[in-house]
Amino acid sequence: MQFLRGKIVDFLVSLNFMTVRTRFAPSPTGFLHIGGARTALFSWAYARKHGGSFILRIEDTDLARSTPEAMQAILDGMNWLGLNWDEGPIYQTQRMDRYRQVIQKMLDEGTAYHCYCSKEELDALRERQMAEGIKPRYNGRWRPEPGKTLPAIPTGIPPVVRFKNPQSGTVVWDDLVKGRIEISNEELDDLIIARAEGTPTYNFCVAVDDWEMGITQVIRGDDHVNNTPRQINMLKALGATVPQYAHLSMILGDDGHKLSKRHGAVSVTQYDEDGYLPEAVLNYLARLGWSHGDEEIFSMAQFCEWFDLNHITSSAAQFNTEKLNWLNAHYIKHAEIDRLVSEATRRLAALGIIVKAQPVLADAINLYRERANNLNELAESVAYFYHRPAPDAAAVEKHVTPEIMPVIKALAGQLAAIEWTVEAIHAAIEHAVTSNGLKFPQVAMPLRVAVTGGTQSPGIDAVMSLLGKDETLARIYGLI
RNA sequence: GUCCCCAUCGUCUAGAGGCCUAGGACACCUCCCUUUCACGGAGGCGACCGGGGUUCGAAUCCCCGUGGGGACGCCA
Repeated sequence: MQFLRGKIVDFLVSLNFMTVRTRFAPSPTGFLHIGGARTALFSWAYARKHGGSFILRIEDTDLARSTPEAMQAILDGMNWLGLNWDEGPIYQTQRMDRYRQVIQKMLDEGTAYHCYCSKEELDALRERQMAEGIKPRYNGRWRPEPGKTLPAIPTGIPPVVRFKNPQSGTVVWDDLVKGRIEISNEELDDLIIARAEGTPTYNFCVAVDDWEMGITQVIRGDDHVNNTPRQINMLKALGATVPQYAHLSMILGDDGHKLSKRHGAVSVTQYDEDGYLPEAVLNYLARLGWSHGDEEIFSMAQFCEWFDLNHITSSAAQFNTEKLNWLNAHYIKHAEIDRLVSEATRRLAALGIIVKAQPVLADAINLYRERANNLNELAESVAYFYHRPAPDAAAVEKHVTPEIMPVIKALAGQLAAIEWTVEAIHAAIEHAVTSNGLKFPQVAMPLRVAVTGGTQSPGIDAVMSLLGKDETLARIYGLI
């Protein structure tokens, strides 16, 4: 069934009966986290795939909680990921006049009404209903009905405006991800669309905006499933076209729990700081809840071409840092060298290490790019080329033994005399190994400790060659 | 409590009634490569939540359980 629905949508779109317009509508009350980023990504990809428009709308009607910093953080996140929008950002706070007009119109037409219940009354009502085990809902006290006498309007109390939700029947929509969803109007109540001080509320603004911005597919988190019937009812009351809805399941943290401030809900820009390439994060996110057969690694261009709503999973997905790391390592291996150089330079500077002209950073990176999981690791691993390391004590103890000292001393003397190439260095080490009846690591390891400070590195001959003869010998003599 | 949603290896997933002895990827294990660590290569371990139906045939469709999640604001 769902397959069929998807096909019908694709068909209509292909015939240009529908020009796709999607939106991403964050509220600027915090940074752009991984869940929001995926919602934005899918919405963006859908528009790109169908040659439509992707709109960025800022839902900032909660004046108290919206901040310019959060706004900037969201923009930074979108930009880092490269999710470009065609229209916006459109701020809801700048559309207040329009919302007021619509509210007045609804009041005039009788699809909305004033309610004079106080917050205290409402709280008490809710508590009572919860205690009785029924769903907390507005009791319709001020809802006008034919033949009904309303209470006397109290003086000095500014009223809220409520939407007059249908009391019977059901709201049905064919969710592009979850299939048909049907909710009885009896489950709904008359929601507040304008606060006592006059500002409009979320569900109302969303309905008006989705309508007036001509949104064709609302792609959003499935925590909005419960808002959908309310929005559809308002849309119908306004005589608006109801868009299609696609509700994405949530992303769980690495531990299987809901993402929260304590559980992995960090800004996407934190991934930049942590050394991830945006294309790795994007590729990972794309694969979280969506698939194209067995494809795992693909570009955003490829993703936009393949993306469809009927291959989205309807179940929640657990975030897996290991797999993200694997993708990141992949993209580091295949990145342009210039890009890695600038990333490493920036990250080394943050460590207080200034990159010198020699050794050439690009060469150092090429030695390490296949073994780095992230850009910070990559930067740290080449740091010793520019900053003489303090050899690891345990490594010295283990590998720089009294027995091997004479061999290393003799080798150092020979190294001083050779032409400084990988091959010549290798030959010198090999000679020290064979002429003393040793195994290669017995000679290579002390050198590695002296030169890199640790026990793990690429081929020691290549490392020494790149480091340069003088510095290499200085480090060896520093240890023996 | 009420309503809604969800359920395939540890994790992300393929799966559109017969291509399923359930495929791929991450992780893990073994071996190979090797100059340490990685990379790479070859193998391996490992799943259809339970119970009923429908059907010649069910991971797939239906029902009931169970488990998980979400929503119930003058927040968004």
